[in-house]
Amino acid sequence: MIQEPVGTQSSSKSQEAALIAGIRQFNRYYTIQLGLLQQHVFDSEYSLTDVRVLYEIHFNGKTTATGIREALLIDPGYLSRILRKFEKQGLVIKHPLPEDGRSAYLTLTARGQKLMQTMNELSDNQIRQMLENLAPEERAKIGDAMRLVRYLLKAPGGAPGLEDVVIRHGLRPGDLGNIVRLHGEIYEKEYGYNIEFEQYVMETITDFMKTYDPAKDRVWLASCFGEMVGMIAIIHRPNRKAQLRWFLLRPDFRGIGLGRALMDKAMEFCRQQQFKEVYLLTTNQQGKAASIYTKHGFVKTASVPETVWGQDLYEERYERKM
Amino acid sequence: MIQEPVGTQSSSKSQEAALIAGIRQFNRYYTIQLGLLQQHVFDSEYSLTDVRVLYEIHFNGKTTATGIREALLIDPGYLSRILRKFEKQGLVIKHPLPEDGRSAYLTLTARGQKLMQTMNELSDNQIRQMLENLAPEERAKIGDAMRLVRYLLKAPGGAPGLEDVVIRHGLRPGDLGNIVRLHGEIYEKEYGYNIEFEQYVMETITDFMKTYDPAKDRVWLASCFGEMVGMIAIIHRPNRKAQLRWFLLRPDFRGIGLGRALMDKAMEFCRQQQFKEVYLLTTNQQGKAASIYTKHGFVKTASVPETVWGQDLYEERYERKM
DNA sequence: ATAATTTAGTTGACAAAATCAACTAAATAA
DNA sequence: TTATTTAGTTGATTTTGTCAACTAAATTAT
Repeated sequence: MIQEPVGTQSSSKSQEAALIAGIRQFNRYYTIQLGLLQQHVFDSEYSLTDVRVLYEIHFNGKTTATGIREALLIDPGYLSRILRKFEKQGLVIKHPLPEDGRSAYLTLTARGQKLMQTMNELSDNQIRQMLENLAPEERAKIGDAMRLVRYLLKAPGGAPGLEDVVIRHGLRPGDLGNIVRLHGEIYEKEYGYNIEFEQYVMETITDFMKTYDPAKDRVWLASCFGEMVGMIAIIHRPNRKAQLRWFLLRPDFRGIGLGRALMDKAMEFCRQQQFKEVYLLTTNQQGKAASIYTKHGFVKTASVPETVWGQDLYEERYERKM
Repeated sequence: MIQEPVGTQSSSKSQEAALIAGIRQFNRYYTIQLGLLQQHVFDSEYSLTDVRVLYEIHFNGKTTATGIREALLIDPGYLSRILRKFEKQGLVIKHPLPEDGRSAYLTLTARGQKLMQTMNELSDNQIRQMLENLAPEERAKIGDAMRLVRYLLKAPGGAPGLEDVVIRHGLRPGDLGNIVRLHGEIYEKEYGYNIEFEQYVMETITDFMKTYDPAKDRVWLASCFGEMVGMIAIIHRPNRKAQLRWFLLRPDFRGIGLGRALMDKAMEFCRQQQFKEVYLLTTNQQGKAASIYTKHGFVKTASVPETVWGQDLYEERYERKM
């Protein structure tokens, strides 16, 4: 157990060494786990290279030999022979290209597709077996962790988009703390606010919970890879008014339409509830958010100078008629 | 983007399919990333199997051929030849066993160790290259994610122990929310408390923050794989007394000595601060925690029946003279 | 338009990696 | 003492992968 007092940190060099050692340990373990070091895949008559070639044809629809060669970085002569074997076995068909007499598209025959399907099922079963002793939430954690790794390593197509984000509403145990945490972390990073701000957010949530009515109030939470990445809330107020609060996106999830998606949900809810007016309070520091507000029909109605969190700023009020 | 209203869930079957597809996607990406599909490791004259054998000898200290064969699942004849090659190249030495004339311990020569070191450096560099475009916190996330996967898949030696846990004290932005979250999640899971309990925890923290004095109060946070897994706090009270609060461990981190480690830190702090008495408030529901309290010299001094969080229970007070 | 060059893929010769079965010698069990 | 098992070796062979020389179509240069 490492004792790491606040402010102190082990040297970044030894930190890096530990990280690398951890990754290598993972690699060793995981490659064995996957059976990647066996030469015959799933005890079939096909080698790993065979299967990779088949998979490439299956996955890429129409490819030429060169396409496979470039994707898998294998010797053209070797590939040529593999393809001839597949052709002989009735797994693959060559369709000569009209525009290039040297090349041919490759497609799987029905038999090839069936083989591919069997392989896929075996692969799925292998993974299922790997997961079988895990609780559902542990499985979810593994899935999230792998997606996160792939995304961070900039896997092709791995960048998180709106399609990776899950939005839900309603409050479950753990949500309140998570909302507070995200505010604390983001505002520290972006504006240098200290822990007093997080404390303030906690108080606003405590206030909110005292009058929380699931029928009239709603909190939406957006998460990705199991991490909370954004939120928005609508709170009913007297005289058919409502307040928009806790609109926040993690910086790396801005610009993908998530803010708009959250705001749309909030506004739709306001219409359903037949609120006449929605208002929100912010500061001039949150400049970028302001443009989202105005884009969604909010108008600045007040701007009052104030000193909070050790910062001189203007508290602003935005309103929107529904 | 998936809309997942509270209470509704996509079928567990399609959920599983998505999880498996995600894992396979990770596997495909990661095997390429690692260059596992190349036959010669790091453009050296050694094959992947060669390197695995070398690594096994290096890592396991003293092994016999059978030990390697069983660990790597390779043909004994093949291994025999590989070992002879290594011996001829002066990488490995056989030390005949006195107690068994058939076998021999295998050790690396200085040259073999040097080769191993070079390989390790190349492997480290490969990983370093993989990480080079990442921010420090992203690197940490990858390390955490991989350790989590390994742990969840029950990798040998992957179960988290006290040595995987980092304890720090002091409050940073994000901590307050995290403390609240963990309380909300654990108490829901273990005792079925609803979100009102989380709200209550938030209020206790708000109260605490109003009088928080880093010199007299202290909060310790334990985390593992980047996740908060436990905590404890000492709060100064009038008359040289102190209150112990928020002593909580994630269930999967109990029984490894973490509770004791946290309690030790708390008690040591109390001695340093020269508090005369430490007390804590709990309920009879938290039975297991009680035994930790008594083990650390706390004595039950009060037990009052109460109805909170929709539960009939006894509020208990424990005290310890310092 | 023709020649030179490049590209896509094939083939032969080989080397390396891995497997299988038959074997030896030491250790253990009957 | 004999039979059986275990640890490791060796020979024969297959599978897998590499390299270089080749053909034919496509592209570029002259």
